[in-house]
Amino acid sequence: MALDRVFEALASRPRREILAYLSAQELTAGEIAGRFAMSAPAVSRHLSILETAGLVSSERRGQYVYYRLNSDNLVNTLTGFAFEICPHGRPLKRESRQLRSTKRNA
Amino acid sequence: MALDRVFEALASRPRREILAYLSAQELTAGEIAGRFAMSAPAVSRHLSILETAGLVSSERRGQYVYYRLNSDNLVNTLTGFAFEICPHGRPLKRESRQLRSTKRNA
DNA sequence: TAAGCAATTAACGAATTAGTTAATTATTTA
DNA sequence: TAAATAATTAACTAATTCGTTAATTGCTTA
Repeated sequence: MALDRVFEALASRPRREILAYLSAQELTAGEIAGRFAMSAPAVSRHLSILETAGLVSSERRGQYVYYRLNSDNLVNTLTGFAFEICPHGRPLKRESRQLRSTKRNA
Repeated sequence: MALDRVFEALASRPRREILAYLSAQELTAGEIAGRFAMSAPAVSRHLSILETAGLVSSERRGQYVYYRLNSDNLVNTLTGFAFEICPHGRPLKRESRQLRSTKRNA
């Protein structure tokens, strides 16, 4: 099930940090690894888990492998799940209104 | 960190199923356990993890312990995280618009 | 082609998770 | 008070996760 892999992927602080890094720009595996204390192979495993979950995509360009965030999938999965669990949630609607009001900040 | 506990709690299919059960109505620990193949102590541990994460609340009434969903916390945490990672996400805004259009279904 | 850098895969060990059954605590009621 | 039911905690085991270092693969360039 896709949800299983997404939530498993998100259940790790370093993996969530990787997503945050990638939200600003695409980065190579090495650039990502450079931001963590752990070894490059460990980061590579985290990237693989994120990619299997569909949260990031990778593309090799020459010697480097670039990673970028699949923000559509992340957002759709999380809001879809929240809505499934709480279809009548007032908080979600409040949040939605806030989001609507922040029209063009990107 | 609160996020850690929330995402760890959500990284388990039985725990997500418990949340779905509780989205419809509050239930006793025994009623919840009755819907799973696993033992009551195992379900009790899952409930404890969900409660520590702030996703459910419990209240003892006589012999029984009733559990209910903290939908505010679930929804706010997930949408807050999604927005933090993807502040410019079009998908979230689309979802928000959909939610706004489903005015009073609860 | 050989050397060098980037990245992943392989092999392994420590720590955590998820389940089990047995024991304990809390409450009700005969 | 004693027995019965609901729920949790304790103690334990099997399986998984997360990190390490070593080896391998892919690409570039001297």
